[in-house]
Amino acid sequence: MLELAILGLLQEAPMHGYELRKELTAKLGAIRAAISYGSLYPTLRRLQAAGWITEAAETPATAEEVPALTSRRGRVVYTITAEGKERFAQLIAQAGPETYDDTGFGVHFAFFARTDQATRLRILEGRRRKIEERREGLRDVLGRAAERLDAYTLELQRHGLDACEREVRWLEELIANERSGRAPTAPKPGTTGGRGDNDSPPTPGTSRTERP
Amino acid sequence: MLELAILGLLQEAPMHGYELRKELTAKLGAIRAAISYGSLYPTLRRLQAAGWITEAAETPATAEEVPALTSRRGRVVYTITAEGKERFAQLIAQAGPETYDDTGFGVHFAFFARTDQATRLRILEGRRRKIEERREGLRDVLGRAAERLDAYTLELQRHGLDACEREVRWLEELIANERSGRAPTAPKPGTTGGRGDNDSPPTPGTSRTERP
DNA sequence: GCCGCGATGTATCGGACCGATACATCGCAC
DNA sequence: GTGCGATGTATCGGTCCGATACATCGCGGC
Repeated sequence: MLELAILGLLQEAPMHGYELRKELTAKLGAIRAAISYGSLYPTLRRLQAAGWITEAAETPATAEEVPALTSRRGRVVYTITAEGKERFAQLIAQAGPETYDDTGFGVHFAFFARTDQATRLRILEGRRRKIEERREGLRDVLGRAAERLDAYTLELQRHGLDACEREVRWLEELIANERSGRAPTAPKPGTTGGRGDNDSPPTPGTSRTERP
Repeated sequence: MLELAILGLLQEAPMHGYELRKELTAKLGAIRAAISYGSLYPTLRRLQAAGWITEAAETPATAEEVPALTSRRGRVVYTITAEGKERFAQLIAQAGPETYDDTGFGVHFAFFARTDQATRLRILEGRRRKIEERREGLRDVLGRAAERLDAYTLELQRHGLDACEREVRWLEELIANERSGRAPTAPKPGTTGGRGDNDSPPTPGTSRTERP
């Protein structure tokens, strides 16, 4: 997963490790905590050994330009190679079981802007299926094994079940949007048609989550 | 985390590995997928080496004969020891940073029935603080770095933000319940009467399953 | 009778990832 | 001039996962 994320980020710009971690945190902040350097640096080395990225020490020697406010010393800048871009495309397109778990799906989703529509649809539907299965499992436990469990455990399951139902609804909206060829997130009023006031339109354009 | 979960489950009954995994999955299904045997068995061995649990092979008493050519590998039943119970209590009470991440909090919460009220409150508040921080981070990204990110990434952040806000509200309810000395799953009971102080966990009798 | 087959059951191995830690430079406040 | 927090690179031990292997048991089908 880290490999995919690094390859994806380096396609936007070459970066050094520290920066990569910050961008990673910003992009994936919704699904996981900060990436550990204990994962980042070994992965970078692995990617470099495989030829997906190249390492270049920053040398501003010839430039007499004014150094920016931020000093640059001893940083190692990583750049993605052509093979790396190929690898990224391959990782994005091929969906294994890990594509649909929480982290895997999150990383894939974060790079949907670089993913073709058919793959996006496939991943969204696979994720929905997986969440539906988890939801059924929780319903089973809450229904069949409720008396074996204490009140706190049950409350935990209920909260998890609620989150599942919510995510399925979210995925449904995204899938509908994909099928209709629209971008995610509600197109703001004025861009599409003259709907001055959108409360709950029949078209799944407004992807705001509303609570029942 | 696995250590805590195993110790907690074995306090309810002695179990063998396969059973342990099933119970673990039932109890923690809301927060994580099934436990891998690649984690379970090494952890069991570690716990046994430390003396927290004991292992007893299920061998038929009539097997004083020469072991058959196909040496039957019986089930291995694990039982928690007195030291193990002590260890569990210690792990439950002491809260490190990992107590408040998704998995750690889930495991602690799942054993709230074996946790005293002060600790429950401390953990709930710690978790709330952590989620609030994550929420602020997401709001920052959505506010300040929105133009740097594509629509899909933004949608992911919004979904994450929504989940954070929802969890904070959930935690608020649980905290309020704890302070009032009630069991979880806030009902609107007429039973506000005599609250006998109980050092043991609140009687989890009211386990209605209705969605608010 | 017996054969496959899914559930039960124990176990290992390589790899991904994390948390703690170490170390070094820079800008800035005091 | 010194402390301190941000920047920056890097390693190590440990936890946990996914794949894999192998053995037994009950049961339905032929």
